[in-house]
Amino acid sequence: MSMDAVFKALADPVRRQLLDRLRRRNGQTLGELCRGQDMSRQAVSKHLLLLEAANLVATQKSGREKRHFLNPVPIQEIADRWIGKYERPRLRALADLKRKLEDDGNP
Amino acid sequence: MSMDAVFKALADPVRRQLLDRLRRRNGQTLGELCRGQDMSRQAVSKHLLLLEAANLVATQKSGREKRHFLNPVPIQEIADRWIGKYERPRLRALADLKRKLEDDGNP
DNA sequence: TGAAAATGCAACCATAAGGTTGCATATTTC
DNA sequence: GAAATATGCAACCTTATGGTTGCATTTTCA
Repeated sequence: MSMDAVFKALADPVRRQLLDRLRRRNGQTLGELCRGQDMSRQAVSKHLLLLEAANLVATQKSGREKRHFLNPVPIQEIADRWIGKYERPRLRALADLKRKLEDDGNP
Repeated sequence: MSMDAVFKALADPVRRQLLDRLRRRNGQTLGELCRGQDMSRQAVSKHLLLLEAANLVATQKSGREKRHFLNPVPIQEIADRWIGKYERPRLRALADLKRKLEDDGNP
């Protein structure tokens, strides 16, 4: 699984908002997700395709509609595998940072 | 604080790698961070400037050198404020997803 | 059946992003 | 003081990204 695709997908505020909307109500169609979004349907559709490619959204066609379902697993994996790495050095890095910034006054 | 700048900064694999290297050894200079990076010094410098703008890296000039220090706080805040939101709907979304995918066999 | 609705496809455009190069500016060091 | 080192600045280039538009396709429903 491509972690990079997930990070790239999360980089855009429109896509993060789409995930938020799916989090609030799962299974929305493209049309529904377009409402309130100040851009063309095609633009929204492209964003959703990127989210699909990153495996953050799964879709299912139902008749002429396409339903979108949130897949929170990749986000959780980022939290576990990547952000977790930064928990340990947090205190140490903060101490370093504080010391360096205090040294700014007397270089 | 601009959450968007942080997401954008994390979107590039080079920048994530730079953060990793600072996590392993904090306070490295630009020159050090350039070693092993297959691109020009200017390219690396630009990436570091972006990380600075996102407040993920703090710098301090020491003589003719520029030292870079990791600031893990924004990453932690993303974990807390943003990724946390996806923990709750995780089980529910997974159940939805499973059900939908199983329905795929008989549409 | 035929119009309306929901989506897909593809070309196109403007801007942003990532990278390079050349030169300028400090700071050591000999 | 002159050469070497470490970095900064700015112009430039290529490609990726985000967006639009027009038209095709599929499904629904009167």
